[in-house]
Amino acid sequence: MSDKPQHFIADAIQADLDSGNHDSIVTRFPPEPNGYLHVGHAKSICLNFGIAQEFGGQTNLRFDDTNPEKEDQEYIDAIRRDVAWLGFEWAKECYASDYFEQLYAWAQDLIQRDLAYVDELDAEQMRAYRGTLKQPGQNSPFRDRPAQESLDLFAGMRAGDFAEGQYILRAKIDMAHPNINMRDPALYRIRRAHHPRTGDAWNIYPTYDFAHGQSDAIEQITHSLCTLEFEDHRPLYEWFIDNLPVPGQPRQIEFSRLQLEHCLTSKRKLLALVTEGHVQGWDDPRMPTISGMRRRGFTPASIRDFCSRIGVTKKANTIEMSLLETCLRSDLENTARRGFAVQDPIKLTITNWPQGEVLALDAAWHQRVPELGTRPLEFDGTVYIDRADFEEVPPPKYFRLKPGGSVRLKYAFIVDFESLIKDEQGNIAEILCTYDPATRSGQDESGRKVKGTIQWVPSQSVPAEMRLYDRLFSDPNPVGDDLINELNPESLVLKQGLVEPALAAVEVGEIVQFERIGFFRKDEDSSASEPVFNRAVTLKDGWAKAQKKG
RNA sequence: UGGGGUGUGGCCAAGUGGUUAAGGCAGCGGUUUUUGGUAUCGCCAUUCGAAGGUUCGAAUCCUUCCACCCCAGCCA
Repeated sequence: MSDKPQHFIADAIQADLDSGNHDSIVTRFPPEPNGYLHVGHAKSICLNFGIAQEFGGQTNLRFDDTNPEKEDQEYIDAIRRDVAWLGFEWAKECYASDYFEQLYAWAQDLIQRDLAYVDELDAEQMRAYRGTLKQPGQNSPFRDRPAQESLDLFAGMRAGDFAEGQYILRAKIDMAHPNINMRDPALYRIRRAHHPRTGDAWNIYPTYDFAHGQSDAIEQITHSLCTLEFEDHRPLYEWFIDNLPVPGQPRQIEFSRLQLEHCLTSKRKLLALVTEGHVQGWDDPRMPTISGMRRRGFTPASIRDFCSRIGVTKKANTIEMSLLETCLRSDLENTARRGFAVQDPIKLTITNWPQGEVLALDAAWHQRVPELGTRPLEFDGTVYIDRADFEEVPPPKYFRLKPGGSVRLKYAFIVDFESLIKDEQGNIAEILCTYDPATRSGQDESGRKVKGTIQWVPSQSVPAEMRLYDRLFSDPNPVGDDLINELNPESLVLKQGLVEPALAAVEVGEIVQFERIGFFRKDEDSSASEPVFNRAVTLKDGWAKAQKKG
C-alpha cells in the first residue's frame, strides 16, 4: 500500500506544477443530484480530493444540476452526507445553477459572434440531420438564421414563450466533423420543470456540455477529472473554453471508471433496483451505494484504502470483491470489539457443573488489544454453541466438538463430550458434556491441549436477528437487464441467533466482530428487545475452503 | 481508413531503451495462535495482444496486424 498516488494524473499535475502552468491546483467532484452516490463515485471522490490534498490544493463539491427533471433535493442532501462521511471536506459547495445567468450571457455572446443559433428542428429531425458515425451530417435549414433573430428567439425561450422542444440553441461548429459531439451540439433546451434550486425562474436549461467546462473555469478548477466516456467531449469542452471569455483554463483528464464484480454501478439501474422493490432502498446493505455500504458496515477508511489500492488508469477494469473485503477486514482487524454470537444455537449442558453456580468471567473485547477493555460474561453450566461446531459424524481433521471429543469454550473451560439428546425426528436437541475444572482460561494448570476453541453464548443471551448479506448478483459481470434472473436469490439470508448480552448492548452503528464468524454492524432497525445485526463481511474461512477442496 | 481510447500473470498495477519484469489481491505450502481468524515466512510471468524491424541491448522506439471498450440524448 503506497501513500503517494503514483499514476498518470498525478504525473500530469506534477508536470503542470513544474512547468509553472499552475502554482496550486483546484479539483472538483461534480455529481448530478439525480441519485445516490455509489462505489464508483467513491473512486472519483478519493481521486479528486486525494490528489488535491496531495498537492496542497483544494476541491469543490459541485452539483451538476442542469437537468431539473431528474434532480431532487433529497439527492443533494444524500450526496453531501456521503462525501462528508467518506472523510472529505470541500472548499466550496457549488451548483452549476449558480452560474445560469453567466452561462446565459455567454450563450448570447456566442450567438452574436455567429457561433451559435436557435434551431427549430425537432429531436427526430435533428438526429436525421446529424448523420451517422460514418457519414457526415447536414446543416440545419435554420443554421444561417441572422444572429439578431436567434437572439430574440433565445430571449423568447427564456421568457417561456415557447413549448418544450419547439426551439433549441445549438453551437455552430461543423456538421461534418468526424467527432459527433462537434456536429452543432445542443446548448440550451426548453424545460418547463421545477428546479430544486432555482425553482421556476428558468424555462431553459444548459446542457452538460455547455455548463461543465465553463463552471470549471468559473471556479478556477485547474484539473477537471472525469471518466473515459467524456473523452470524446473534450474537444467540445475546449472549444467553449477557447471561444468564451472564461476566467480560467481548466484541463480535462479522463480515467477509467470502476467496475466491481457482482455489482452494478449505473445510477439508472440502481434506481430500477430501488423502484422495482428488489432491494429495500438506496441504503439497502446489498447496494453498492455509499449509503448502502455504510449501513452494511463498511468504514470510510476501508473505502478510501480500496480506492487507493485499485489505482487510476485508462484501462477497462473489473475489480474482484475480495479486494474490497480485504480492505474492510484489515481496517476492522485491530479496532473492532469482538464478542460471542451463534447463528444457529444448539444447547450444551455441562452435567457436572455445580447446581446453581454462576461464574462471572471477565473477557477481553479484543485479545490482542487490551486497550479495548473487557466485558462481563456469565458461565452457569448451560450455554449455546453453533450447530456448525458439532458433528456427530465428523469429517477428517474436524477440530470442533464431536462424540468422544473435547473442545475449549473460549475464555472458559475445556469440555468433554458425554452424550446427545435427540428429538422425535432424530435431530440433535441438546449436547451433554462434562467440564474440566482444571482448565479454566487464564489459570489452566492441567497441561491439556485441544485442537478446537469455539465461541459460545451464555444461557442468559439475547435473541438477535442476523442479516447475512452476500453479493447482490450471481454473475461477476451482471448486465442488469433481467433483474429477476440475475439477482442472487441468497443475497440476504435471515438468521435468528443469540448474542451475548454485552454485544446486544452496543450502540447502533457500531461494527463488531462475532468471533469466528464475521464483522457485523448493529442496524438502525434494532429495537430495545431485539438487536439486528448486518453481516458486513465474513471472516476468512480456511476450514470451509479445505472442505470444498475435499 | 468515421472518431476517440485501451492491451503487462486469475483480478488490479508499477515500469518512460540497460541488473534475473515492483507491489497488492486471489491462490498454493509452512510457522505461530485459547478466533481453522490475525500475524509471519516461502512459492506463484524466460515474459509484457501478435508478427516483423531498429539497437550491443526493447514491455519501453518504428511498422503492420489483431482484440476489446466508448460515441449518432433537446442525459450526465
